[in-house]
Amino acid sequence: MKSEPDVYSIADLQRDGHTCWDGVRNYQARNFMRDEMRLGDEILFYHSNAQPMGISGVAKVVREAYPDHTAWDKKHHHYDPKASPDNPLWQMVDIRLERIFAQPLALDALRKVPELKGMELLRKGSRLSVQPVRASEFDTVLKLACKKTK
DNA sequence: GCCAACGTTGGC
DNA sequence: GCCAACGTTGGC
Repeated sequence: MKSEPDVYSIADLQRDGHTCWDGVRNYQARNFMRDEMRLGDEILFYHSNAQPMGISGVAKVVREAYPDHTAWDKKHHHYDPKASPDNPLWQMVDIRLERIFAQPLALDALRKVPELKGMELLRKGSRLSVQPVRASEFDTVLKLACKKTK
């Protein structure tokens, strides 16, 4: 899952403990949350438009997809006139912080890792804010995070 | 700030 | 259903 730290950072998640991932307004990203994310699934938390850009930690799904009520809140930044309580349109999951990496794994460093060659995050033009990660990629990322701490 | 790579919208 | 115009994302 991607987030701009100016908007919501992993430090914010640490402060809050858990949060609802509202504001996703892309169908593909919504579908991944709705159809693929299950209770207990682990999430890589990515900082975009940041210094440094990269994976900053791990979170966990603590509630499966349910309607994103901010979609029909006129005052909300992510308001969508097509959404309503009867037709929620957009969904969100709740996540909880698991750990923050001692050193974030920078995007340019990740690009140099052969095992991550096929990772969606590293694909040119990849813009999905919620995207799948292969188990092997997840393991590789965790190993890199471990190595960096030493 | 630039711009490539998207996704969405709406006229036809 | 096509596609041009437009808006957004996000690395650089």
